[in-house]
This record gives sequence, structure tokens and C-alpha cells, in this order.
Amino acid sequence: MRELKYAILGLLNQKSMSGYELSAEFESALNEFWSAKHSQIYPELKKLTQEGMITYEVAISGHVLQKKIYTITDAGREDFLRWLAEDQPISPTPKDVFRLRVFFSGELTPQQRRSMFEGHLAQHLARLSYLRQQMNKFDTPPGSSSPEIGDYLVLTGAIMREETTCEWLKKCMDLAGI
Amino acid sequence: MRELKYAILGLLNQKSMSGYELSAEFESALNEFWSAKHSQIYPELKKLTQEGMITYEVAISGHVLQKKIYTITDAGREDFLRWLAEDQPISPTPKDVFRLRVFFSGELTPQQRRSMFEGHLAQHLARLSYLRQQMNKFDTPPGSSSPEIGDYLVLTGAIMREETTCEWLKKCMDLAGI
DNA sequence: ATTTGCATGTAATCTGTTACATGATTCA
DNA sequence: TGAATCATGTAACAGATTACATGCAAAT
Repeated sequence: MRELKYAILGLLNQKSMSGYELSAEFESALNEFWSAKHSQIYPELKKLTQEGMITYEVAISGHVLQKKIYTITDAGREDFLRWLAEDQPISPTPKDVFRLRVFFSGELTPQQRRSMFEGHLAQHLARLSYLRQQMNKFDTPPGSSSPEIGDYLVLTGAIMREETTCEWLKKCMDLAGI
Repeated sequence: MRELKYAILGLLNQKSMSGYELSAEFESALNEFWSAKHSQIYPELKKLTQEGMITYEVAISGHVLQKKIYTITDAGREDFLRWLAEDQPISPTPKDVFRLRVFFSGELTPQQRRSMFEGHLAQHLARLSYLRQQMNKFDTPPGSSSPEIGDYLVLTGAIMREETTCEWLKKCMDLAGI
């Protein structure tokens, strides 16, 4: 499916940048729905260059250190837009280790179950409060044609998802009688 | 992390069965949070047998056809229970292609955006109605020490997750002014 | 001087999917 | 007798993580 390809093309379509900066984007902006390590990004950039989807020019940081600034080509933009507009079936529900453990949680003692749910709830509450704080970067909700609209929609979705996860965990503690 | 290993051990801890039946479990009971094809299951069963986590005996279906009925060993049960009780940090948010597309959706025309959200909403509503129907298998909510409690908790979670996804999609259409 | 961050790459390994391959059983 | 389902495996490939490997730049 080459999804990493389109994540990279999408980012380069917003702004030319280096592999290092792309890497940072995956850890910040895309963090709630995609990830990629530099060891995966660099080879993909090489491949995309060979395929004519992107080009780069070498820039110098300081005196000697070289970095490659990648720019999307017309062919790359075309391919990206084609992918973006394609309609695609919903993906199968992703793997979730925690739910796997909950499925088997009947084998645990009540104390063990309690600590399992409590531990996860604490972590999800922390993530939720982080996401809500992220929301502050929007003084006012971006308009429907603002360049920030996508960012805003996914952040909204991430918050709703965490809220529901927290509610579910509370309900689990309740239903499992803890 | 060997998560498939523990999914298999967990199922065999409930009931001895063949690779084929395990495969069917992944497609039904575990469907909302785990999956595995037979091409991954059979080699894992071989490995678990070598490791002494499970054993099998050969049964005959009909006249000739052999099937291997796997049973968890004491060592396997111990290892499974150790894994289940371990406390573990929440997993990083899973990859989600649809959210990736929403993130870049500012590049689409309003009509394209509309069809993207509408298409997904329809599919998620269908899944939601399927899950709600699944809930009917519980005449009454299982008690906290019933063997069905894990199944019930994850189904509850799956429904809540789908409901939130649908709400989010509606909100997206609203915010994106469609 | 030392640590942290910038910057780029490859190798080994693990996980998972698709495709290849075979054959028996059951039901219509 | 043909199709669907039961039943088990391997091979090739794709996607992703961890570890290995190197070196400059900036700030303390």
C-alpha cells in the first residue's frame, strides 16, 4: 500500500524539509495516527527520489555538515493527490494488546484486574490532558478552508477517542466489580 | 514481544483445539482487537510445541484426515498468566490511514471531502449495528467472575469506540462545512 | 571538555500478508 | 459431481523495529 510514501509526500507537499525534520514531524504532528523511525524514512526518501516523486538539494549547516532538503515534484504531488482522493474501505480494526488482555482478564484475581485497569486509566488520563493542552494552539477553530483544518480535525478525533477510552476503562472497573 | 504467542496460549487455556479452530477464533471472538492468518498460526504452533508451551495429539476427522488438537501445558499456562498479570505501559497510538488522510484533507475539494467522510460514516455505522447485534448473545450482563466477562468488556469497548468514531465523523462534516 | 542535539545512513531481526501447494470431507 | 468447507503446511515479500555506525554543531 506504500502508506509511508504518502505520509512523506503529504508532509513535503506542505513544506520542503530534510529527513531529520520529517522524522520530527512523525513524532509531533502525526504522532496520533502514524509513526516512522529514521531508519525507515531515509531508505524511503532514497526510493522516492529514484522514482522521481521528490528531489533534493544539499544545504550546509554550520561549516561542513550537509543536509538534504527534499522537495516534492509535480509527479509526486499528482500521485499524492490521486491517493488522497481515492475512496478506500475502512481498515480492519487495529491490533490492541490491552484489549487482548482484557479479553482474558477473567483469569486474573480481582486485585490484579483492578491494578490493570487503574494503571491504564491513569496513563490515558495523562494523554488526554496532554491532547487538550495541544488544542490550545488553536486560538479559534480554523475555518473549513484553512490550512490547519486537517490538524484540527485529527486532534479533535484524538481527544474524543481518549475520552471514550477513559470512560470505557471506568465502566470496566464498574462492571468487573472492583 | 511475542503477542501472537500469548493470544494463542490464552485461547488454548480456555479450550484445547486445532490450528484451524484457532484460526476461526481469530476471525470471530478476537476480531475486534487481534488477527492472524493461518500462515502465521501454524508456524507459531510448531514453535510453541518445541518450546514446551503446548502439546498436541492427532485426531481423525472422517476416515483419513488428520488434525492436531493442541493443549496448553503447565509451563504454558504459567507463562501466559505471568504475561497477563504483568503491568505494561499503554501502547503507542496505532497507525490509522484514514486519520492520515483527514490530516491532509485540506488539499481536497469540498465535494471530495464530503464523499470521504460520508463513505466512512456509512461503513462505521454498519459495523456499529453489527456489534450491537453481537451484544444480544448476552441475555443478561455476565457477572464479574463469569468466564464471559472478558468477552463482554471488549465488546462493550468496541461499541463505544465505534459510536465515538461515528460522532467524530459527523463532527468533521460539520466543522469542515459540508 | 562534555553532553545534547543535528544529521545520515545500513544491517539484522521480527511481524505479518499474499501467494503457493496439497488433499479430505460434507452437502447440495 | 461440483462447490464449500475442513485441514495443514511453506515461500516470498512487505513493513517496521532495534541495533550498529559515524560525525558535526551548539551550549554549558
